[in-house]
Amino acid sequence: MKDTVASLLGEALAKVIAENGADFEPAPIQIERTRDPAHGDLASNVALANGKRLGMAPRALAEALCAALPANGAIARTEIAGPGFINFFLSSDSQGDVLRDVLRLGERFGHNDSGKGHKVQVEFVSANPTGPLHVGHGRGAAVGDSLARILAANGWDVTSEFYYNDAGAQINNLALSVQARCRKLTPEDDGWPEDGYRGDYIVELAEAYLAGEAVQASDKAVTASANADDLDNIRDFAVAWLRREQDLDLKSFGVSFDVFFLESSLYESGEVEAVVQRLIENNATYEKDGALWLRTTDYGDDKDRVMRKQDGGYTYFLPDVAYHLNKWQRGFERVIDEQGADHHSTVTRVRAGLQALKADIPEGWPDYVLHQMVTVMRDGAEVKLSKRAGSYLTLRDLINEVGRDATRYFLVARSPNSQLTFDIDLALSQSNDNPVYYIQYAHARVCSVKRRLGEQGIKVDLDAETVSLDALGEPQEVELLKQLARFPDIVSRAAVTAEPQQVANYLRELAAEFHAYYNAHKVAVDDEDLRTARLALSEGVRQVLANGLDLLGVSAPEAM
RNA sequence: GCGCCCAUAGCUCAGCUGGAUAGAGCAUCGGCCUUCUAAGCCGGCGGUCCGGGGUUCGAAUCCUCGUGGGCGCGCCA
Repeated sequence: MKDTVASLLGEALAKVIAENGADFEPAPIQIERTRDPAHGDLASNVALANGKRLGMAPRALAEALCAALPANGAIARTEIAGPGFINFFLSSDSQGDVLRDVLRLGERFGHNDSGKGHKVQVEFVSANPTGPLHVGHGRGAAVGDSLARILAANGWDVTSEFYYNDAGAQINNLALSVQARCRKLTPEDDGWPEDGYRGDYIVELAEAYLAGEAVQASDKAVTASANADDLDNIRDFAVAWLRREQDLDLKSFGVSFDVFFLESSLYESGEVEAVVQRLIENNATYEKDGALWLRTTDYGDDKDRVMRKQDGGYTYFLPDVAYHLNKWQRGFERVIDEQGADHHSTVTRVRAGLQALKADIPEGWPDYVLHQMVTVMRDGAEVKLSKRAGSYLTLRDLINEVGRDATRYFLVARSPNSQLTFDIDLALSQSNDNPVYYIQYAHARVCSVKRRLGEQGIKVDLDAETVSLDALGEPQEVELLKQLARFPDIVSRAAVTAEPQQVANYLRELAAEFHAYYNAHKVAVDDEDLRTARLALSEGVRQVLANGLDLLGVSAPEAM
């Protein structure tokens, strides 16, 4: 509808420009939905934006444009308002068409094919298997998974990926910690590894190992030899065991991955070494102090970075560059890396490394979505997370306490750029102040109405093409239709800007309008035409709520 | 010191990419359940949109300089 009005207005503008003998490239036509119904359904600022260049007062130009506007059945009338806005009042038929679209398209309403099946990868969580997932990982999981769902709804071919390191110093540290525990040591004892891990899970891990357990994770299977001297076996077992724990948490969170990618595979395949050679050949490196440096300052970094250490090992960012080259070579037109903001310095470095490869990778590639810290509140006080003591609130604890839906909603409903306070008491409260129940309740209410009507033998499955919507005329009904019409824009914009919180905010507004409508007007009235029309509207709201909640990975219950 | 993020009602946050009179919830005060789910609705109170400049017909929104808070500045990952 917006597009239709925009093109009509474009025609009118071209005509007026020609009539005035002017010749310039007009400012792009902007059409927006109005906030105030008194301003019509759609409004445009073209007259304000172009008045000066045409030498016309904005209101005069607006009048000329309205006169030059081609006739169209969808537009009932236009008005000129304020400093020169053109307000469009749409015909009731064209508003009802939106509802027909919802009913006809069902769970596909709001989806589009702007991604054209092109490949996009969303990498998120990517936690190294050295401990349980915590709340920060939860934020990454909620945001990343929603992004993947939103991109898929926009017609992209989405791959969700989890990258981790199953070798290296931290994993070795993990293995040594488990080994120490197998030998009955505790973190307080002298023989405990320096900077060893000390959570309760180390105890569980050691017990499972000594019991000779067989572990099956989504991407690994290992059987413990129960031999406390076999560090290699302990390492493999510990990684598989923790990966399995992560799998369980992610599954209960409704999050799944298409690919688990191992950092070690980049060494085994020679891709890391190839990247080093290529950077040297491109004269992007130099030797200093016995180390090999990359000139990242050539690409906006504030200092050059060591890529090969004095001891001959590589720093972490080299496999990162190799990993991203690998992504590029897999044909991902768009890559979104979702990470904690404490890793933000990696952004410049990885992009610099990719540019230095001279592999025709676009400068701003890949995209990053960095989420800020999460603090958890309970009983009005912050829940302190102490990694050193090994005591911290895990994602599993949170899901067990407040449930999957509330946890996901709260973690995805804020801009990732803002710090997030997760209030456990709020997430648990079953009331108005808890948006997730508020939205789900609106959905359940419609289901309840349909159930009741069905019990009375009234037909509740409506035909999108033939159902009569003429009886809809209450201001709240018109507002709800307009609200439904926004959903496709929201889905589209959420994908372009990589902001899943837009879906969450929209759903809250839609639910609020529906609750108000529900309290003011009854669906199950005797007048059949009115009842059917209101049922159709309610069903449309239910469908959009369900579609939106699905994009957030939150369930849409039929009863509460 | 340098870089990134944030700042809107007492509190938690929206504000649809620069539009018309800045909006919700909580808290507080007052109403609505013999009628489709009160996990709901209606109304009252509540604002220096952190501050100063600038761009613009128009700024909470863009630019700039500050202030305050968070995070990061390893040959750790």
